[in-house]
Parts: sequence; structure tokens; C-alpha cells
Amino acid sequence: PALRDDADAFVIEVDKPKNPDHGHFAVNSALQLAKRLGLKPRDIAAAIVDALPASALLARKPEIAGPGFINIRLASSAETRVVAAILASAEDFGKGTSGAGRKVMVEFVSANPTGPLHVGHGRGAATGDTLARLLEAQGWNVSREFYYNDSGAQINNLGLSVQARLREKAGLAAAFPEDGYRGKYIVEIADRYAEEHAHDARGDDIDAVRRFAVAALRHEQDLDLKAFDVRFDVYFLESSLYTDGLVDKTVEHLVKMGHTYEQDGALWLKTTDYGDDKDRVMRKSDGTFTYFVPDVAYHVTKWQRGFTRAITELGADHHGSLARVRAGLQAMEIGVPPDYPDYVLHQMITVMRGGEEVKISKRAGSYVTLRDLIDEVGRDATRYFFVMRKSDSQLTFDIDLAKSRSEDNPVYYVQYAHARVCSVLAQWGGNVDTLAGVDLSPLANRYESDLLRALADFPELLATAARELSPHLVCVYLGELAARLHSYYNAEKFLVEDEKLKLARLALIVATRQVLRNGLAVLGVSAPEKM
RNA sequence: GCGCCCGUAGCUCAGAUGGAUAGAGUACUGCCCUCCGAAGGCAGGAGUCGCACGUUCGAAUCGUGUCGGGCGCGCCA
Repeated sequence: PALRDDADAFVIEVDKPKNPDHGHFAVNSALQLAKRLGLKPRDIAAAIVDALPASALLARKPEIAGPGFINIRLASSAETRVVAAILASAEDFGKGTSGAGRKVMVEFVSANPTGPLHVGHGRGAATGDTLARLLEAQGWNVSREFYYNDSGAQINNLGLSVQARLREKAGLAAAFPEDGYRGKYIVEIADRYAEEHAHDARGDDIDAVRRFAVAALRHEQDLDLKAFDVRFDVYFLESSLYTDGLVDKTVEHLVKMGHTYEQDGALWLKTTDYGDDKDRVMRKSDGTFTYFVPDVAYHVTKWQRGFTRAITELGADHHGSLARVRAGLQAMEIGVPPDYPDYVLHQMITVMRGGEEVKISKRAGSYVTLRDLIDEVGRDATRYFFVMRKSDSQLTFDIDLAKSRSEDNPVYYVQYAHARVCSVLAQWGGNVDTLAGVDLSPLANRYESDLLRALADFPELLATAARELSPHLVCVYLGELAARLHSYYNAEKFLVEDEKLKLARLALIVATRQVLRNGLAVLGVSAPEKM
């Protein structure tokens, strides 16, 4: 009665307790209501339990435990239903429909074409691609986009660096640009340029040199991404923002909206009106634009291309641009939500080699490339490694450890579980399809129950990972699922004499194999039948 | 100085909406293949969840402060 006069709605929360002794579901409402009702939590719980109707789905009457939790345990017949659902849905098991076909862009990697992709880009590539796969699995219409800066000072610098190497080769006294790129790959590009441009072996045609270098590096990056099984739908050139006049239009629009002012010969945007900590220069006193203007213009195109949702995956060293871009978008007053786009930042990776930190510097040419990693530890392990940690925690990547202990990489643990099931099925020799309608009532021990619970969690897990933009949750889940399969395998024999028991167990492990496969697919990691 | 992220076992890290004895891997110790692959399993020790205060029936989780680490803060990109 007290609840009926209360204007506040009361929401009953149903938890899934970590401890299996607490049942499949737990309700803590009695604890939360105790104060409002002025009653003891256990008394409230008892009243609730008494009022519940009996159900064939429940193993027994809900229990009151601890300070007043209500623990609910499913009957075995309810618990095993998930197996049939998995076998029926196969690769679609776990998918959701919350995206409802809406468009979302995931922008990631977006490396400038001034050098090979390094470990940081690898983390971004694995994270962004997994996010895209997660969103696709929730029914979003995902477009993967790579934005690259093919103009401006850094590209200029790249051209000059290659030119300097060309001149060295030609025996000319040439000063290497102070901020030039010193990596070996610059020398290689210079060599190739000289080969293919015999008439300009000294690189006098700086435009041609620059174009060649950008094309060469873009090509290398594409090969790296391909080796990583990452593909993009759109490569967006920063230069197109200028050639299409979008940068100018954006600036004009911001001026028109009254969010700018002139000072010291420069044009400023009042980003402080939108939460930035200081106003930002848009047009420098020399008439050129600062980089954040094309950034805003680029995000305007995302919105105007119909992406009402956009996710931008960046290295954490770019986090300073977030507030600015969002502020710029707000100042446009074109209806973009204040939190557009969603940002997912990945923290820096500290690379250790030989017990020492490897400083990654493009300009100095000290590098651990993505290609090195893929060659040394393999694509699957590299992808898994990069997404198994929360992206906003910094991680230490010990190259020696990754190489020497590559067999201990957690990805093999998960893949092995999959291969193990395949191996059992091969020994059985029966037709897997016939397992779909098998009687599952023989499944009763705790290993089977644990496995069933884990399988049933998969759809919600994927939904959570997508909602939280947290790919690492998939890795955590798969590790636990594989652990349960391995424990089960060691504790019980599957290919037993008892035909009914055997078929029930086989159906269960086939369902497990399917979920392992589906989870690995989201990560872009293979599910081998043999290892 | 300002902003963002992080601070959980020796090490690397999980702990979604606050819940019931804080988890995994690794390392270390000891067991388990006449048995579906031991790339596996089982058992053990190891943590005042950086610190303090606060909110709450209840805090690793929320708030404030503080200390420590990373990153970013230029009319650079």
C-alpha cells in the first residue's frame, strides 16, 4: 500500500549473481524497500516470495538469503533451452536488433601517410574494427572510414625528407630538414622514386616526390591493414575538404552564426561557450587555417552524409581535440547533438624490448610496426592482444614476452577450446545436424550447469559490449567460456556408452563451439578446427 | 597551472546498471595422460581495491579532496 501512494516508480532489478550458489537470478528489492516501508528486509522478501505464483520454470521456490536477497533458480529443463536456441540460430546466435538498421560511422586508424603503421595504430585498428563488428551484430548499418591528411606541413615535410635522400644519393650537398623523417623507409622510397623517375633522379619536382611518397606509404598501410583483416568502406581525404570548399563554407557559417571574433589579426572561435577551456584560432594571421577547422568541417560532413551517430576512435594523445570539435559542431547550430561524435580513445602502448622501453618516434625512425607484430606473433594473437584490455588503460607490450611466450597468449586458450570440440566430434563421427532435437534432460552436473549459464549470457554480453563500446568484454567472456569448456572436458567424458547422455553432452559442446565461433568472429579472430 | 585517462595479488590486467566470502592470466609449489589433443585440468599461498572523508541498509564501483603515473594544453597536425 505504501508504494501505491508514492509518486516514484519502483523498479525491480534482477541481477545475475556471480556466485552460482545464489541461483540464476537475484532480486534485491526487499533491501531497497526496507526503509520506505519501514519493515525488515527479510520480512518483505518473505511476503514477495509468498505472493509469487508457482512456475514450472523454477527448480524450487525462491529462497531468501543473506540480508534479504531473493534467489531464483531455474529448473534444469529451463536452463537447457539455450542449447536448442543456439543450434537453431547458429552464427546469428547472440545478435541483437537495437541498431534497427540505422547508419553509424566508425572512423578509426586515420593515420597520416608519413610512415608505416605502428603498434598504436594496431591498437586503434583492432579496437575500431571490433567496435564496427559489434555494432553490426546489433543491427547497425556500419560504415568504416579512414580519414587521412594528405596536405599540410607534415606532408610537406615528408616530401622534403624524401627529396633530401634523393639529393644525397645524387651526391649533392643537401641539408636534411630539421623536422624531417629519418626512418629507413624514407630511403627506400627515395630509391624507388629514383628508379621510376630517371628524368628526376634528384627529386627537383617536389610535387611529384610528395605525391609519390604519399602513394607509396598509403599502399604500405593498406597492405598492413589487409594483413590485419581490416577493411574500410571510405577513405576520406582531408584535401577534398579544401577542394570542395567545405572548409571555407564551415568558417563562413561559423562567422554568420556569430560565434567568432577577430583579434590580433586572427579569426577566433568562441569554443569556451561550449565547454572548451580556451577559445581557438581558426584562421591564423597569415591567412591559413588551423588544423581543427578541417576537423570540424569533416565531422560536419559526417552529419550531413546522414550519420546521425558517429564513433571516432583515436589515440589518447589526440584527446585535446575532442572538446574543440564538439564545440565547433555546436557553434554550427545545425542540430548536431552536443555529444556528437562518440569518442573512443585508446591509451598509449609502452613497448618494451630487451627490458627497455622503445621510444616510438616517426621522425627519429625508431619504430615497432604493426607488420612486425603480425609477422612475429600472428594476426589472431595481435588482434586479440590489442582488444583484450580496456582501451582507456595504458598497456605495456613486451615484445620479447609476446614472441617467446606466444603459445601462452590467451587467444590460443580460446581457440583450443574450439579445436577440442571439433576433435571430439571428429572421433564421434556422427552428423552434427542431428543433435538439434536431442533430449537434454541428462545434463545435470555442475559443469554442465555452469556452461549453460555462460552460453545464455552471450547475447546480453554482446549487447553490453556494443552499448559500452567495450570490445574487451568479449575477450573476458570468451576466456571464461573456454575455461568452463576445458574444465568440463577434464572432468567428464563426452563419448560415453550411455547413448542419451552422450548425445546430450555432444549437443551442449556443439552449442559451446558455436558461441566460441561467434565470439571470435566479432573479434576478427579465426576459429581453427585444428591447431 | 588547467583538462582527460589510469592507480585492484610479485608482474600484466578484468571487475556493465553500487550488493552477499574481491577475480583471471602469469610466476612459484604439488598433483592429473593404459582415458574424447597435457596448447588442458585440479589444489595451494599471495590484495587494508593509492590515501582520507562523504552519500548509502550496503562502496573497488558514486561524490569531494589528496598523493602517484600517463597524455594533452602554441596563430603545430
